[in-house]
Formats: sequence, C-alpha cells, structure tokens
Amino acid sequence: MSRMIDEEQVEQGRGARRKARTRAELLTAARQVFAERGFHNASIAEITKAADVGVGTFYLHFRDKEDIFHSMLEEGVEHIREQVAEAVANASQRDKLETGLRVGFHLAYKHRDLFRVMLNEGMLFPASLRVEMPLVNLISDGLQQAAEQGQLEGYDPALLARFMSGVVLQAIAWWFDHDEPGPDSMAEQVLRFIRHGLPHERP
Amino acid sequence: MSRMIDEEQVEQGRGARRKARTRAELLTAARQVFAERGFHNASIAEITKAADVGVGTFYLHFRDKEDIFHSMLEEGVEHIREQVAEAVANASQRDKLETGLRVGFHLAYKHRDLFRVMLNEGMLFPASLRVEMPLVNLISDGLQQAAEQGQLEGYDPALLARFMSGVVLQAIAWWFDHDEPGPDSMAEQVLRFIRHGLPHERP
Amino acid sequence: MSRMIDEEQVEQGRGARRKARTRAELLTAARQVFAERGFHNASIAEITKAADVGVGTFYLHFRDKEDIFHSMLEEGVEHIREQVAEAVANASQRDKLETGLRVGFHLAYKHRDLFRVMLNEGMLFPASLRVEMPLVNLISDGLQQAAEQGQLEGYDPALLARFMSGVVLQAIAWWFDHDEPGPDSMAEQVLRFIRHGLPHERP
Amino acid sequence: MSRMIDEEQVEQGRGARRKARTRAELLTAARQVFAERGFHNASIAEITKAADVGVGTFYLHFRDKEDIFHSMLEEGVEHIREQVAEAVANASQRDKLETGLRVGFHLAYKHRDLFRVMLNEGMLFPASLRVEMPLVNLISDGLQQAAEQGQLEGYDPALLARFMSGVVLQAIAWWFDHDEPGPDSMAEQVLRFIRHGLPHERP
DNA sequence: AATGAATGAGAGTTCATTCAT
DNA sequence: GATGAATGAACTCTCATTCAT
Repeated sequence: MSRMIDEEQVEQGRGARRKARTRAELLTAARQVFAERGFHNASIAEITKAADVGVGTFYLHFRDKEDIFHSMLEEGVEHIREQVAEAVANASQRDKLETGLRVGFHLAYKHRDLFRVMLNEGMLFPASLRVEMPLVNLISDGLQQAAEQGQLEGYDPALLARFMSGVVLQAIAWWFDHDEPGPDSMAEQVLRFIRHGLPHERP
Repeated sequence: MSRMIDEEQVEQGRGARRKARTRAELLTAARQVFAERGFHNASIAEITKAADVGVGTFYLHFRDKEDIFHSMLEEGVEHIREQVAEAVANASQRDKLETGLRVGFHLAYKHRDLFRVMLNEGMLFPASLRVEMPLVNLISDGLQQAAEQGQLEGYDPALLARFMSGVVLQAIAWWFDHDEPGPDSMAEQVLRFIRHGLPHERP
Repeated sequence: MSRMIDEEQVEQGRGARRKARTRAELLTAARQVFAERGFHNASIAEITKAADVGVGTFYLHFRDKEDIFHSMLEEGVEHIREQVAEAVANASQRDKLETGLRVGFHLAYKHRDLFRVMLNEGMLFPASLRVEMPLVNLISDGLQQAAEQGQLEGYDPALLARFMSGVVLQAIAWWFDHDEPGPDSMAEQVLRFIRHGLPHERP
Repeated sequence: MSRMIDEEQVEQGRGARRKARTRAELLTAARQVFAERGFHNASIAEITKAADVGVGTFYLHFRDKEDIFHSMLEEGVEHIREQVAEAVANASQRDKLETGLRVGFHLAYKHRDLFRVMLNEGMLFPASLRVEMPLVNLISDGLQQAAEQGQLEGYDPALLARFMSGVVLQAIAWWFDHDEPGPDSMAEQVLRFIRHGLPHERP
C-alpha cells in the first residue's frame, strides 16, 4: 500500500525521495492512530509522534487533519478497488460477482483496521466524500448490465446497490468483533444471501 | 405568593416535577443539536443554550456529553423498539417480518434525525453500546424460531441477522439523501430482497 | 479612565458587576502590556497574567487581541476627547484653540503610555480605525468655522487639519524621550508655531 | 566549459558578484513584501519566495528579519537623503528650505511604499533607529544657522525641528489615502504653513 | 435546583532557524 | 554559495467542568 516511492523514476532528487518517504510514514502513522483512537480523538501530535517526526513537519505534507484522513482513506480504498476491479475484469461473466466478493473479502480481512476507520467515521463527511461509495459504485457498475438486460424490473438499481453494500459492510463489520468465519466462507454466505435471500421454508 | 398552580400531584413535590421537566428539555435540545452538528462538534454550551438553561444545570442531570448522548439515543430507540415489538406480536406468524419492517420503516422515516445521529456516530462507541444493536436483536429473535425449526441450516443465525440489519440500515441511510421511495414502498423492496435476493435470470 | 463600574445603576446583579470588574482589569492590564511590548509582541497570556485571570477568561470578554486593543484605545481616546471638547465648548471664541491645546496636552502628558501605544501601532490598522483620527476630527471641526468665513482661501481645510495634527503628535511624541517642557510650555510653543509658523527674520 | 562570460571584472571574482546580486534581490523583495504586509505579518519565507531564492539563502545575507528591515530602510533613506542634501547645498541661502521640501516631496511621492513602511512600523524600534530621524536631522541642520543668528529666541530648535517634521510626515501620510495634491502643490502648502502658520483673520 | 463567570489543559497552527545535501 | 525539508517553541483559541452565589 505504501509503494509511494516510485523506484522507476530513478533520479529526481534525493530530496524529493526523502520528502515522499516522510509523507508515507505520516500516512502509515495516521492509519494506526485513527484506527486506535478515531478521527476526533486523534491529535496531530499523536500522529507525528507515531511517525517520529516533528509537529511542524505534518503541515509540510498535509493541510490539516481532514486532509491526511482523506488522503489515507483514498489511497487505501484505491488500492483495494483496483485489485477487485482487475480480478472482476478477468473473471468470466457468471463468476464476476463471486470473484469480486471473494477477492474483496480477502483484502478487507487483511486491512481490517482501514475498514474500521472507514465505517466508524466515514459517515461523518458529506455523502460525496464518503468512502464506502467506491463499494457502492463498484456494485452499481456490476448491476448496470443486468439492468440493461431488463432483469431488474421493479427495482431501483441504485437502491439495490445500497442494499448489497449494506450486507457486505455488515459482513466486514462482523470481523471487528469476531475472527470467524474467514474470508472464503464469508464470501460464500454473503453470496448465497444476496442471490437467494433467506433460506426458504421447504414444503 | 401565587404558588397554588398545579398543586394536584401533591406527592413527590414541585421540585421533583420541575427537575424532570428540565431533564426532558435537555434531552430534546440534545437531539436537535447532535442531529445538526454531530456528537464531537456539539458542545455542552450549545445544548444548554438550546434548552434555555444555565451551563451548570447540565451537570445536575447528566455526568457528561456521552451520558446525555446515550440517554437520548436509548430513550429514542426504546420508543421505537416497543412499537415495533408490539406490532410484531400482534401479527400472524407469516406476517411478522413484513409487519415489523413496515412499522419500523414508518417510524424510521418519521424520526430520520434520530437515525442520522445513530448511524453517523453510533459506531464510535464500543459494540455493546452500539445503538443498532436493538435492531439486530429484534431480527435475531425473529430468526430464532426459524433456526429452531432447522430452516437455517448452513447459516450462522447471528451473521444472518447482521446481513439483514445491513440491508435495513442502508435503506434508512438512503433517506438521508433522498425522499423517495416512501416507507411502504421501501419496506416492500427490502422485504423482496431479503426474501429472494437478487432477481434471477429467467431461462 | 476605568470608571466602567457604573455605581449609579445600583442593582443589576452582583454577577454583572463582577464581570464588569474583570473586564476593566483586563483593559488595564492590556494597556500596560501593549505599552511595554507593543501590539505584536504582546501575547494574550501576558495580558491575562498581568490581570491575574485565567487565559480562557479573556475570551469571555474580548473576541481576540485586536478587539481588546481597539476597545482599550477607544475608551481611552473617548475619555480624552470628551474632556477636550467640553473645555473647548466652554471657552470664548478666540480662546478655543489655546484652551483645547492646553487641556489636551495636560491629558496627553498624563496618559503618555496610551499615546505611545496609539502612535506606535495605531497606523497598523485601516485608516478609518486609526486612533489619531479623533484628533484630526476635533481640529477639523475647529477649522470648519474659519473655512466658512472664507479665511482659509487657498488651503484645503482637511489637509490643514492634518498639518496641525502632525505638529501636535510630534509634540506628544517628544515626551516619549524627554520630560521637558511641561504641558503648558508645550502648548504655548505649539500654539505659536501653528499661529505664526517659523519666527521671521527681522529686518 | 564555457565559463569565459563576464570575465571582465577579474578582480573580486564571480562569487562575490553573484552574492551581491542575491543580496540586492532580497532587499528588493523585502521592500515589496513589507509594504504589502507590514513588518510583523511578513514572513521570511514570503521574502525569499518573492526573491526567488531558497529560505536558507536568507541567512547567508542577513541575521534576521529586523536586520533586512533596517538594511532596506537605511539604503532607501540614504538614497533620498543624499539627493535632498545635494539639492539643498546647491540652492541659494533663501531657497534652501523651499528647494529641500520640493525635492523631498517629489522623492517621497515617488517612493510612497517606502514611506508607508517607515511610518507604519518605523516607530516600533528604539528612537535612535527611527527612520524619520534623518528628516529631523536634516531640518535641524537647516535651523542651526538661524539659531546661531539668534532668530529662534524663545524656541527650542530641536523641538521646532520636530514640529516641522510632523507637518512634513503628515503631508506624506496624506498620500497614503489620496493622490492629490501633487508634490509641487504639497510643497507649497507645507511651506506656507511652516513659514506663516494658519492664515490670519484680516482686519 | 439553578446559574454563568471563571478556569486551564490541550488542541491546531505558524514560522524563524538549522543543517545535510 | 545555495537549497528546502525538518524542527519545535510559542501562540491563539476552545470547551468540559467547577463553584460561589
């Protein structure tokens, strides 16, 4: 996630490279501190201390606490979004949903602290900035096809995407308090629920 | 001099009655202020100003900001929980879910600001204090029967309850940004999704 | 100068009286600190320390450093302006200028620290707020009559008022470095200069 | 490789020349920044940015903000003082005052921003450093002769010089808010006021 | 029980200054 | 000589909490 230091651009100054490293250290520290203490209870001093830099250094890289918060979330979310999107793109038509969920849950399980921050505080900001939106968008895109094929008659696709994201988010939130089930089993149960709803009374 | 007004409730004195009234005014003010400004950005001074009492008075009724926050949410949630529980109890076995959802959505639509506070900030507190828990519990109770009848084989009922609550919460959150659809239509769509999942490709 | 505590309004609460006293103490402390250290080098902590109140108390009475600065100057200037205006009003037509200068210089001599602050930093603020303006206005008013009687032909009265205020201000500034001459002698010399200019070569 | 450009001033090397140029750029930048923002609100970063050099470079040329401030003022004032002194020296005995004022006002009008800085903030420093002192000294020198000839009986010449400088400074300050009258007319009005004082009631 | 002036710890933020490159 | 990222002391301002009235 912190591969900021582009090794490809061989020479653009040691200074610039050092600056980028400091920035990355601040972002890492911010994730830890926000996960532990929450956005509002985290102080900039805590973040700079965790990153082992001076307080003033913070303001060389970020405008304020909101700035580093959003930068951190955006970079984290983008990293995940990319991987899920890639996996989905490579999957066959009928496996797209399953693949997306499985890859997504694996990443979410791995980056639980990021999601804890997102879900705890993401809603504190204007809807357009909300970080769960990438998830909703991803799902919306997936539903797009189905909608075009007329398979969603009677549903508002946007609303449906929100319902699905609700299930996924609660699944992830479950891991804040439990370690079981693992990503694969979780993906399977979520998939079944999304596909068929509650198990039905058999006659 | 003319202190003979409302002397009817002789027992337990004017003092106690006045105290209860002040407390209620503070709770009402707190709901407004928290809805407008959020938990962290609300100050006690704002609440007491909105309630038209002195700052010091606050500490006669509540320990601190968290205390009034939880008191306010608990009383609001309890009010809703009771009504939903009653409606569900009066419904026939096969209509319980539908009835609960419909009544619940009507109340949620009406008390949108309460839910906005709950969903925006409820997660900032330990799981046990989280305010969506009553919802999860309500659903869990409903699933209990089904589980006992062996209809939930292969599912973790607690997890299933979380999935369902995820759908319901996103439905309510939808209203933070949109006014449509109304409670009845929302209940219907949620019900369909919970019962059958995504619409299926027809052969 | 600090007769804020209006003894006339006998009863409007001890609380309000205490508040007014604290405000007056802050203003007095501010005058000392600003005179010693200048506006920019003075800190709010210094002022509250000198007034022997907590830092937070400051913000109960003033919005920020500029606010207390202007309040302090305005109240001081107003006090002086009133006395000069009164003396001038009571003087005969031909003694108005002399009387105004004499009374003004006596007050300026007495409140040298106030004028030091005014002259050192008054220009840091927009023209309309500048504290020497009352002086200019006072002089302008005096010149008004003369102008109306056509005695100022060839002069811009506003400019003339500025010239006169320049002389007066330099006279006061002289006292920042010297104790002599006293107010009466100073008034006399200024008056002579303003009336006749430089002494003339006699034939 | 091609380092043979401007090799003419062999003595004292390219390094020294470059250093002098950087210093000059910093002084020019400082004048702009101080005029726009005032001494206290100007930051060293702003100055170095305006001069297009690195922050660290500043400290190679000046000790601190006060240092560059005084250097800048002194050089500016010296430039003006020289020109006025020269013009005065070349004038006939009876035209010295008029010539000095006229030349001085022309320069002051041209370098208004310099005077704005001087008058706004010059008083923040000890009397001996004050930048209006050169003006007072110039005037004092002029009065010296008159004093020796016994024409100033009853006046303190130093005080008289201050009075005159007060008029001149207010005249210059007038231009901070107005463009009219121009230097020649201003010189004339100031001269008349200094020579004869207020216009007199004619019998 | 109610009040609100007073408090001060603690947060965010700026900026003169240093120093490794 | 020139650079600019890093530093941390110092400052402003907020607000939960207390307590004399």
